Parts: sequence; C-alpha cells; structure tokens
Amino acid sequence: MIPKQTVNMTDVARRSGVSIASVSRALRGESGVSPTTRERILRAARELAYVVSPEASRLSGGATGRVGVVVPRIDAWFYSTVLAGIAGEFDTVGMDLVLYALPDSASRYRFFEALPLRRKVDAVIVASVPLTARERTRLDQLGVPTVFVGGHHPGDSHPWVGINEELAARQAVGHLVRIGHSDIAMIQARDEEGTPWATNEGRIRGFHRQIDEAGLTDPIVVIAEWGIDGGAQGMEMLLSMPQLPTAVFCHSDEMALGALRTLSKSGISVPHQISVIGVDDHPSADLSDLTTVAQPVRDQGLIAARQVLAQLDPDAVEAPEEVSTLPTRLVVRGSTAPPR
Amino acid sequence: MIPKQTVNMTDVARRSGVSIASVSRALRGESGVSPTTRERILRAARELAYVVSPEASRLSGGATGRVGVVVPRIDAWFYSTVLAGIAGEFDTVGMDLVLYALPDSASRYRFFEALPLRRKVDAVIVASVPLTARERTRLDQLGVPTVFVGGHHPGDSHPWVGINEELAARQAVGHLVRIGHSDIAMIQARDEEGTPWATNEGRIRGFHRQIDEAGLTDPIVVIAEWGIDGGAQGMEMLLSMPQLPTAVFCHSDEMALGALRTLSKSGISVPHQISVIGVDDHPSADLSDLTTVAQPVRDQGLIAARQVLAQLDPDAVEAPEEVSTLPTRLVVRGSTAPPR
DNA sequence: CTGAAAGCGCTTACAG
DNA sequence: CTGAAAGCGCTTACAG
Repeated sequence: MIPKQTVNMTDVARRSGVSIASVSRALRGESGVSPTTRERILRAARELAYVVSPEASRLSGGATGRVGVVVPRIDAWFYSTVLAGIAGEFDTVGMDLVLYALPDSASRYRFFEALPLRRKVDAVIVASVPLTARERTRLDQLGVPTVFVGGHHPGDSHPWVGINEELAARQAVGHLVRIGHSDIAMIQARDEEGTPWATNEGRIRGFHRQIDEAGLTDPIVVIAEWGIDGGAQGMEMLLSMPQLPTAVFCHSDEMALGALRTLSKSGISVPHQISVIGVDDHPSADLSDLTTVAQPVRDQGLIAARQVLAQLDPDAVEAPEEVSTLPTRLVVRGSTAPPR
Repeated sequence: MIPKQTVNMTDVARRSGVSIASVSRALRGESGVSPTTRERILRAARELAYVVSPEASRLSGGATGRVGVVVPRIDAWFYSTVLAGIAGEFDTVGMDLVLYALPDSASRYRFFEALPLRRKVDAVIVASVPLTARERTRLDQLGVPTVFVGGHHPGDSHPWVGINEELAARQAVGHLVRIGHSDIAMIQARDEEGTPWATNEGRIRGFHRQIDEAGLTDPIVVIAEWGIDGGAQGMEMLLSMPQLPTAVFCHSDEMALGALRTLSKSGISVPHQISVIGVDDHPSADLSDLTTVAQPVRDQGLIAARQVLAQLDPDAVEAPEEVSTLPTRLVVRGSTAPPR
C-alpha cells in the first residue's frame, strides 16, 4: 500500500471522519481533543504516512520544525562531533537541522548581512563562531531563540554550553609543572583572518596564569596557523631556537600532532628529550599516544540541542542549565614524562 | 537602517502603485513586466528591504530552496568531508542544506518509513547508505531528484559519484605485490548490523582478484568491526596465528591505524617486520606515515551538489557526468617496504 | 470537544 | 503589459 504523494490534512480528516481543525490540534498534541478522536486521527495519519507541510504550518502561524545550526566548518573533528550530538537529539523529536558553514570571512559576511535563515527556522544554534557586535545584532533580528556552543560566553541572557578553556590550559600546564618541568613553551594558534577565537584567548590566558603561579618566568611562545601543519611549523620554530624547552603545551591536539611529526622527522625522542601535551582528546591523540586534556564534544552538541528544544517546547524536554560548563579531564599518555 | 520584520509583497505593491502579481513577476525576473514598472518595483523592494517569504512562495508552487542530505553518520572523516563539499557548493547559490544522519538500523527504518523529508526539499543527496529495494522505492516516492554519493551504483538512472572501490583495493594490493610481497593478509571490515556496505564488498573483491592475478593462493583474512579499534583487533587476530604475514592490506586507513597501534604495542616494527597499507588517505595517515590509496572526498560532495543543482536548474549550473567515477591514487609512505 | 471560516503571503492561470 | 482572484495547506480565533 503505497501512500499517495500528496497526502494532506484534508485526507487525514476525511479518513478519520473529523474536521481538519481537529486533525491539526491532535497532531500538535494540543489539549481539547477527546482521547478517542485523537487516537483515531493519529492512526489515520500513521496509515497515510502523513507529514505536515512545514510551509503551510509556518505560514499560518505555526512553527517550521527546523533549527538552523551554524558552524565555522563541517570537516573538522570538533564541529562534526558537535553536529552529531545535535542531530542525534533532533532525530528523537523529529526536528530538522538546517546546516550553515561559515568557513571564511566572506561567507560570514554574507551570512550575517543576508540572514538566509530569516523566517526559515524556529531557533538557531551557533557553534564557536566569534561574533562582532553587528553580527550579534543581526542574529537577534532573526527573532528566534539562540543557543551558543563553545566560544565566548554570549554575556547576555542566551544559553551557552562549552568548557572552561582557561582551566583546560591550566590542567595541561599544571601536569607539566607537577612532573617537574620548568622550561615550558607554548605553540599558539593564529587565525589567518584575525578572527578572535575564544578558544585561542582562553588557552593562552590559562597558559600564562599557570606559568606565573608556578613562579616560572618568560616562557617561550611561538605562534603558528591553526591545524596540523601549523603545529609542525610551530615546532620547527622552537627547534630553530638556541635551546629546546623540556616541554611544550600545544593549543590543541591537532597542533600537537603536527609538532610530534616534526619531532619524529628530526629524530628527537618524545618524551625522552621533550614532552608534548595538547587539548581536546582528538581520536588521533590516542593513536599517537599524546597526553592531553579531554573535553566532552558530543555532549556539547547534545546539551545545546536540548536547550533549544526546551525553549521551543518547555513541556517536551527538560531544560539544561542556562550556562553549562562541562568538565575537562587530564588524559595522561606516553608523550609526557619528567624532564631528564 | 534596520529592516522591519513584516514587510510583505502587499507593502511593495502599494509603494510602487501596482498589483502584487506584478511585484511577484518583477522580483522573480519573469518576463512580461515593462522596464519602467519593473524598475519602480525593484526600487520599492529595495527601499523596504523586502525579503520574499519562502514559506508562502513554496506553498503557492515555488521551490523550497532546500536539499536534503542523508549520511550514515556525521562525525566520521569521510562524511563530514563530503558534507563540507556539498555545503560549499550550496552556499554559492543560496541553497539550504537539511541534514539527516542514519547511524543505526532503527533510525534508518524510521527515516524510510516516515520519509520526514517529504514535501520539505527540492532534491535529495544520499551518501553511501546501502539501500534495500523497499528503501529505494520509498526514496523514489519523495518525488524529487535524487543523487547518490559513494556506495552502490544506483543501477537505474539516478546520477552517482564515487570511486571504484575494487580498483582502489587492487592498487593497494598491487603495490604490495610489486615490491615483492607474496604473503599478504587482509583485515576486513564488518558491520555489526550486517549492513552490506558497498565499500566492504568492493574492497574485498579487489583484494582477492589482485591476489589471484598475482598467482598467490589462500590469503589469510580476518574480519573485525569497522573503525580504529576493529583494526587493532584484526591485527591481534593476525598476531595470534602461527605465522605473521609480511604485509597486511587493511580495509581503510582507520583500520590500518588501529593495526599500527597494535603492532607498536607489540614491539613489531613497521615496515621492517610487516608492511601495512590502507585506503582513503585519511588525515591521520600522513601523521602515522601510512601508505595508502587516496580518494578525493570533498570533490565527491562538490560534484554531487552540482549534479543536484543542475537538475533543479539546468541553466544555473553545468551538469557533471551522470556517473562520475573519480580517480584513486597510490600514496607511498613509510609503512610499506619490500619483505626482508 | 468539535467545526466552519478567515487568513497567513505568495504564484499562477485567466481575463482584459 | 497588468490585475483580480483562486488556491497552496495549514492554524486559530470564534461559535456552537
């Protein structure tokens, strides 16, 4: 029994012997429909494999059943994992996910000026995109609930979920200090377009604070482009200096992996001659035996999704905390050891 | 100058002194509007910062401006990279991407039975999801153009883009044979739910064909679950056999990376005691110095996106081949060497 | 609890 | 070239 292409509410109404008004109410779980009628309607809808037209629903004042999700890029472990967390939650309630990637400043500009999401979604999740005041304003003009994942605290009343970047850096550097290192360098990440990523700022701050607290002075810092190759270059910079530090804190695991590659090519033994630590617990960190500070990533997506769903329908989902700072955790592996 | 939320076509019509029919025609660039009128309308629309309501447009016969994209999962390198390719193309024409992940058979079942994409999208891209006949039928019932990425050839007239999985496997095994190996094992991937992935089948076939052609007999084959841990387990199985092969062809780089991990833990030197090769050219393959057969992944998404856009508007985009088989390429790194 | 009807903001024959 | 009007498939007061 193949359902027709164009089953609409009228078909469901006819099949269950009621008006479309009742069908509409029953389908949206509104009160004011008798249990018997509701049951009959739901069965008819199921049998016809009926799907509400989001366009019509929206046009007459309903919701779109869609949430926009904005990420800097899709093909990076962190974001694809956050997306998976969001998608998993949305799937359980039948919410659709409209995906926007803003890989460069041109696409970011277009996005915030044209606001392509306008009138198309019930809510928005913004993952780790640093916003200017102007962009913040434009986002608010969408007039829908907005939830942030990672990046800067929105400051105002928007829900946020993420980690304490500064603390994560301190956990990493603290580990190095605790096992005896006093000559600790950092490979920092830079954005070629100068975007002020909260992650960068937080981890740099944490590094310096922890160094200060340990009473160490003048740590060496090199800055390279974000990513594996950047990490490799950062380590090359360190290698070109007169003296090698005994340990290196890398902005992220991906940069640490690049650093490890450079060290391996140079025949410098890890952790024997130098300790290396990252942040994230990227899947490759395990493979490369990299010590790191793990952050829960999928959970960040999951919680952001729940936050959005709770805002849209407080009865359907229990709302997480307005601000959820998830815990990070030191994962000790073979790339760190006491200095010789 | 912040545009008001509620400017509609009637406002534009009033301001330019014409009917909404003319406004609609002028705005969509249809013929049959005098230059003067058109000019007046466009100016009014600009002054009011008018944006067409996509809902209303769709409801009265227009397109949704949305394409559904279906992937088995989001947080795996291959799929997130394909998605990035698709998203990049869509962004250039303002097409929205509605994302669906089908991580297990339950979600797959729900998806194909409920067809949540119905009436919501202008077209669909299906990435590497093996389809039953029933699922194929259901997909067709969406009644929109459908394009496939990877996986099985659709067989019928749907466009497809992917690689020749069998050839990729032969390129890998051929390399091992060429440098002198004759004792070559394979670590195959299994799906816990028994899904018949085209990738598995193609690569297994390629392995055996190439082994046969080389005149080798009775290759050892172990089967493990897809992924890094599966690869590690597969190698453990090989290590428990009386004799180690001189080379191992792994279903994918991720499985090869797991295999390398096991070897490293066992103190077995690569490529000295055993050569390891994978398929994909996953970013970690470079880091781990893994020889592999590279496939273009982003391009698969990009081409699928163009294919869809061309079907929706032949004038806007030049259509790629109906069937695009992209080339794969041997990438020799340090994990393979002639046998001792 | 249930239904008839207005209306959401467009597109598109159909007339003129 | 231009406009009046039907209609897309819903939601939501308003009645009963």
